[in-house]
Amino acid sequence: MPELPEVETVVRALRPLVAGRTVVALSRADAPDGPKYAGLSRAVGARVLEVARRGKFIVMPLSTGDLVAVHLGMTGTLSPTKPADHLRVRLELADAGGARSIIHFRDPRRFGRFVVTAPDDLATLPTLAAMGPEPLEPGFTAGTFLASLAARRGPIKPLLLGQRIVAGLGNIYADEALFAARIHPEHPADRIPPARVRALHLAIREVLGRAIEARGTTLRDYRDPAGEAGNFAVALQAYGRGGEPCMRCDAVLESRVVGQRTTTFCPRCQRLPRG
DNA sequence: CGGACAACCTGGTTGC
DNA sequence: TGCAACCAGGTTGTCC
Repeated sequence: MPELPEVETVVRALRPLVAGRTVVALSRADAPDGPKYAGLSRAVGARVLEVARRGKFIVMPLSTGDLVAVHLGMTGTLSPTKPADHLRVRLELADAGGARSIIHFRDPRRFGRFVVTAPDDLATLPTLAAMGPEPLEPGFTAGTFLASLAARRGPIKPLLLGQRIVAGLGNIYADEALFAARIHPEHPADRIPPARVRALHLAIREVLGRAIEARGTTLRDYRDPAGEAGNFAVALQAYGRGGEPCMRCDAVLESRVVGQRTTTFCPRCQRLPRG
């Protein structure tokens, strides 16, 4: 599933294909009208200033002041190659010389979004509007992370998935970061010792950084715009390994549902406080 | 406001 | 082999 490292990989591949070009057409294909594909016609005639990422959103500011926001959901892909099925949106571009190209948004499960909107009107994208700090940028410090967690009750993992405290984590990298920091996914956020919070702050950046270097994790569906799979699946130590031995201590990894998500952790390395 | 949780959607896997 | 049940899960919307 596309989380921060996968989206970052897509953005880097897309940038030279899209940035600086003019939108000739932007339209729905096999997709119903609705908020998931809102405002597409607003982009026609505009120049794409840049291709950026905010959390798991791909954000493309336009010369008109509007922005294109794309979320890949769980199965979305962007590619110059025309897909055989599930084509939802077609983005037609022209370069400075007038040469045309097309980016195709394919999304079998339709969890993705492709919208054009004014940057101060993100009512249809509340998660983007309230996005927390980018974990790989200087604004994400151990101090601000500690303060954010101290202000919240409840188990740590759903907070990591919420995008408000830190941007870009999904189920895979949340499990991996908690495993690396040796924190139980249900540990109350405001009761994690500061040294452990600092370990988690480091682990989040470390695992995301390594995953970007590996061009993301492909379990089944994820592909970059060239159709290439990511290489990080072999490096996963917790996610998807329930019932298998812990790579640190050999205990059997446990899977349970936390915050409606399947969660895997080591019951020996990642302990809850008493009570 | 935050937290809890159902809904969205399709393809792959599992179980009988 | 066929087919139904189940599962994956990021975000939004609804409810309290």
